[in-house]
Amino acid sequence: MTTKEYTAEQERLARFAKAMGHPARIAILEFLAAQECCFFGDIHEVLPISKATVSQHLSELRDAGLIQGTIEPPKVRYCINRENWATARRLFAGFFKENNREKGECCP
Amino acid sequence: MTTKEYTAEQERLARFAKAMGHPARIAILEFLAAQECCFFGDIHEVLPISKATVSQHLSELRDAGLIQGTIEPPKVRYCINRENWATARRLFAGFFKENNREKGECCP
DNA sequence: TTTGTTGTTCGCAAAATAACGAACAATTCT
DNA sequence: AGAATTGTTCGTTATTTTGCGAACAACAAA
Repeated sequence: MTTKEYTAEQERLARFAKAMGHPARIAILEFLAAQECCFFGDIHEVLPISKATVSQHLSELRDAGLIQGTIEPPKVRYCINRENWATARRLFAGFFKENNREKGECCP
Repeated sequence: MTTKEYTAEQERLARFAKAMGHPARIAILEFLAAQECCFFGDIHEVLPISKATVSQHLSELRDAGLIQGTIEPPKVRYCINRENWATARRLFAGFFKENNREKGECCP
């Protein structure tokens, strides 16, 4: 009861989900996914929060691996991290897969 | 820049994602999705955390609408909330849909 | 060199999360 | 009535999250 840990997949899925657990970060990801990529300023323009806060949200998304940023003086270009994005999609799809549920409503 | 809010869909998706943002809650959801439903004790048995903490995680999943619990003295039966579960699946699927991205790697 | 532009980082504060043991509530069993 | 079983709730502690303004850093332009 003390050392039962979680599987690596559960940890990874939770990590991605956590990163997506704020409307601002959802908005950022949608924006980036649609634009392929863009600059910090473009993202900030679209959000109702200060640039400091935007920067923090971007950091969290980067730490979670969902996006990546490259300095392009004097700007910073952000893009979706396609590789991890695909991993996330796969994990979520698997999670919501039509389940091994049988007939009845509830177990006896 | 001050009153730009998030869309209802973004808020809902973020709400679901946030609820899924912890490995224990992922484990609970996977367990319930596989079993159709079961008692509190069955869930607690599978997790490496105290019953008080399990109860809290279950509350959060219930508040997010992903599960539902019914008292069945002296036990409590928990099930996936199929309706909201389907909504979540739809929202996540839409989110990860193959994107409106065109040719090039990055915008100019 | 001075000025601008563009983002990040640094405090800081308030709120939310995560976790636990102990106490409590509800119901069944003896 | 008294004991046992099953979860929830309470009180507490530690950590994380969210948010902002102000200060800072890096480079381009004047």
